[in-house]
Amino acid sequence: MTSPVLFLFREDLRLKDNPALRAAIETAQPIMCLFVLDEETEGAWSAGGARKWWLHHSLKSLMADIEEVGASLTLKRGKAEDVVPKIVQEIGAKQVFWTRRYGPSQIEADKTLKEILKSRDIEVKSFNGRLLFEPWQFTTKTGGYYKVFTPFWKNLKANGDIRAAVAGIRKINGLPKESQHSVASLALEELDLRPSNPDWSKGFDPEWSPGEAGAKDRLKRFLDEAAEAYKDDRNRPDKPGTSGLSPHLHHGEISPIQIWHAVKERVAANEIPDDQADVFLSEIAWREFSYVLLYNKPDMIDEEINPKFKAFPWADMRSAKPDLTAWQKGQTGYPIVDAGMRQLWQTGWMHNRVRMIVGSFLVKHLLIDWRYGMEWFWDTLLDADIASNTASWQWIAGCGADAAPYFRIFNPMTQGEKFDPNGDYVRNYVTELANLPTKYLHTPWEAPKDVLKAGGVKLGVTYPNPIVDHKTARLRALDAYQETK
DNA sequence: TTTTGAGTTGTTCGA
DNA sequence: GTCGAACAACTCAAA
Repeated sequence: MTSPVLFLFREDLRLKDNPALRAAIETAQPIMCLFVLDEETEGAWSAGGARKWWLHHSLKSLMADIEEVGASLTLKRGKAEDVVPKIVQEIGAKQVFWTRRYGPSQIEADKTLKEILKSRDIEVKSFNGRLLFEPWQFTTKTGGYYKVFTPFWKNLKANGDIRAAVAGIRKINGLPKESQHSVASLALEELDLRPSNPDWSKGFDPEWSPGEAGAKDRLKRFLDEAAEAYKDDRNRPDKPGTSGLSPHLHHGEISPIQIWHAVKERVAANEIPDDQADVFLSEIAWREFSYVLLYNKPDMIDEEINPKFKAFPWADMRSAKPDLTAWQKGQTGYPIVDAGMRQLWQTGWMHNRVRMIVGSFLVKHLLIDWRYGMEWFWDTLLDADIASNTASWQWIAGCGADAAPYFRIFNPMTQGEKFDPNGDYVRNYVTELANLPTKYLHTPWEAPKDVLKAGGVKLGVTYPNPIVDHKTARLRALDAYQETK
């Protein structure tokens, strides 16, 4: 007598090192693999435009991978609490397995679903397949959760026994089609995840390979080519110095466990210096830290962690709207800011150093509420992650846990000259400045008239004048922050 | 309970 | 050009 298991894929779109899937297989029961696109329950926090594009391709890849091991992926759309119990009943499943999620609305939704299923005598088993450790696992000696990164990181390194990756999957005993009764899968196209009218995703294709195989390649490339110089090169948007794993990691095409062990192996083989690897792994730990904050303080998704900032005099959006639009479109007149915002729009991703520069600019130079920045990133980033996105915006705004001191206001000229010294990054994305000499690339308004003319630049026509003066804006921001005292 | 040391990523100014 | 101090206090984590 068999009793099928229903496996729900969500933010764990992979077959390797997937503890929940592994456990489902170990029941030795036939498995039905299901993905439910549930935009209703997640509301404003459902996938933005860029992430939907990724999801489309990631699901396509996952479907092929699942078919290769002898099963299939059923696609549905609707509220999970309606769709899942119905399918459970139709196929006569006795167990449902999934990987845990940690966004406040996700926790709530999963709790509701679990209660519905339990009330019908269906067993639900959930697993950690997204994080190195559960967000409740590391506590301070006084019993609270960590609010400062460094002690958290030290504790993690000293006491964290990182589990081994679980065995890969060679075969899934898929529930035969005839046993799925009336449960028909939607076609991938019917989920309608790709943009049309206009299709703004053209720039994504050459940059990214969504899916488990793409994630594996990306990791290998990083370990082969960039990891050994990570410490310094990670700050250089003009170089391929970062891993670019964030969208893969967000969608669970690779786990932090796999990344951790892969890095450690290379260190053990003397292929990557320990200090370089340590800085990279600390970035993985930052992701964990963000989840610790989110789990313990779920209202951080739209409320300042530091309550003093609730009184901050943000710009009135009735008059600041043009500034926000200029920032979104990469038309602020500050080349490094504009390059970053255009990279985001074109490729669905922005270099981490530049994320800090554009974030600081929005919040401090323009005094625009960090939530507007967060929302824009949510819609445009392929790696938009509720924990990392909100924690990072609060960090740069100064209102977060362990945040940057308020007087730390990035100077877009200095940052550009320091981290894009030859101007390659700016030239790549702000093409109208490409023919300016490097000397004036980050400060075109300082270029002599003949230099501008020779470079084909007409300030205010082909490229905007700065929308705010740096010095004025800096002093204004320092003043505004006085209000939080 | 109190004390102590420390806290991702910066900028500006003046010597 | 280079260097160190100031920028503010405050909260956290551990002893």
